[in-house]
Amino acid sequence: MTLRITNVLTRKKEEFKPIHEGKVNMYVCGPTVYDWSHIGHAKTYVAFDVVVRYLRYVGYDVLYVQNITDVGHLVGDAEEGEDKIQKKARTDSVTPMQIVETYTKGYFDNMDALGIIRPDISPRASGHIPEQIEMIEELIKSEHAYVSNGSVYFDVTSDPNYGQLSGRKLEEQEEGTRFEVHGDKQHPADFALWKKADPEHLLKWNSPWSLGFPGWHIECSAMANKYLGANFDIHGGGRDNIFPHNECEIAQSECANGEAFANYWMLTGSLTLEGVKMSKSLGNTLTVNEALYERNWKPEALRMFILASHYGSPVDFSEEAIEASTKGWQRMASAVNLVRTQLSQAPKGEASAKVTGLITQTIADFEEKMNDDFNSPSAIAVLQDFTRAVNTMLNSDEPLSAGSLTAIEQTYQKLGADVLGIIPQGVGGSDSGVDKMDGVMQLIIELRAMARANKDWTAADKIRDGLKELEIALEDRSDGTVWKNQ
RNA sequence: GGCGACGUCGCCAAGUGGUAAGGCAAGGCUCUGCAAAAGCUUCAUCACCGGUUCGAAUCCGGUCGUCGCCUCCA
Repeated sequence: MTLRITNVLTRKKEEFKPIHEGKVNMYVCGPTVYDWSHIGHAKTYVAFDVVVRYLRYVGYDVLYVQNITDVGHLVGDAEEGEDKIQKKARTDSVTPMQIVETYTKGYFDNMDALGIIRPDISPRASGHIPEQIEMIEELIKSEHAYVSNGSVYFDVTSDPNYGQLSGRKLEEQEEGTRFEVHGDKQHPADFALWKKADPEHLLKWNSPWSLGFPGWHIECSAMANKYLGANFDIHGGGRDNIFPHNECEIAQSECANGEAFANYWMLTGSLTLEGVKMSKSLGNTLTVNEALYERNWKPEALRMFILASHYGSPVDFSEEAIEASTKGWQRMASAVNLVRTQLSQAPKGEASAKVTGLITQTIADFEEKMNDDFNSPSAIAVLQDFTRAVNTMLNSDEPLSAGSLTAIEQTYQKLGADVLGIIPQGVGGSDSGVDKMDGVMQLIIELRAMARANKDWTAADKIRDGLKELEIALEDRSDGTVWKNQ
């Protein structure tokens, strides 16, 4: 069973063959930290989180690099316009580096909250100015770039492969109405490697050409090269950056390094909000903070929603869709909760053949789906089927042995928690203070059981209703009462 | 105008040649002090038209529609 990946570079689904046996070097374009992360970021980074988790699950040693863009880039590619970070700094009456610091922290906090495992290296663009300058010098020396008025531009006509990723041919682009030759450029499609700074520009560095700042694309080329080498396995990012950013990255890297850049390109589909892509100008952004702390959607449910579509497909975010995902997630999470609760009083014994068989089949199906270009929607469907079977056994008359319950719990842990990150730890469906909380709950459940034994329904219902207001649900089963966070 | 995706049940969404996964919603049933949860069960021929094929949601051509990118954006 081999892993297959849809390679945007070749437009084909290909068998994945790493450059070095057992090792995967991977780069994913990170965020520009000038504002709060929104759920579009969440979609992309949850998707790649699962890619990395699965690669590790099947045994690869993954080195995952994701940049932080903290160098001001112009709002437009043209000469005019203000850099986004500087603009935000001005609006908020703080310095650019404060903006960068605030939103870098915010980004990591948000991604942590979503259960995303941090990249192994999160290089900052501002910390790699020398590397970028070095690469630009190499491009000038090899005549792929030219200096013009203190700025440096990449000469797209010097790269016959320019357009290989996005499928945009230079000749066709020239006919486009929105393409104009600009100021210092020799060709309209040439892009900046280094820009000379205006006097009022705050984020600027010394270079051989001017006091200025690097172009938008060069940081990824320079940092990927530094940490992963010229040629590496996987490059990921959002589909919306395929042109010009990714295209330019390839051009710069391959011309500077003299060898192929990334072997596999994986691009995620964009997330839209009520059918429209989120953008500041339309005011239809939904931040991760709002989703998590104002709407109170569970991180696992958000991940479930994101993973319910294939990573390469666009996704439309709606209230209805997230509610549906949450319900679906709850059924699975409740089953895990019940398994963990029953584990404490389960009869001793090995896992039954029925359970072992079910688990073997589930794991095989799950891996088959994930091996097919990380098909998380189908993998989730496998877990849903597993959950139905588990619930049936949990509700049957013969209690499951400790061995069976442990095996089931471990399966959820391996597939649902380790790979997909949608199964919470501990009893009760919460991650923190679970032991003490469970002790308290057991006591309350016991007291209520006494009330029920006396047919004191008033007391029993008061306990249940009161807990419900605290968002704790009690479920009376024939074999006892189970609690869980809602 | 160019480049690229896509159009599958009320909603979300898998499926890329062999006769339609899964989730949500809805109806029926079981269990139950009540409730909740869970289980069982019912529910689509794949935008439209034409073609290739023994056979197509899946391939080809056309039509209509939606979205992304071509200026910063995951």
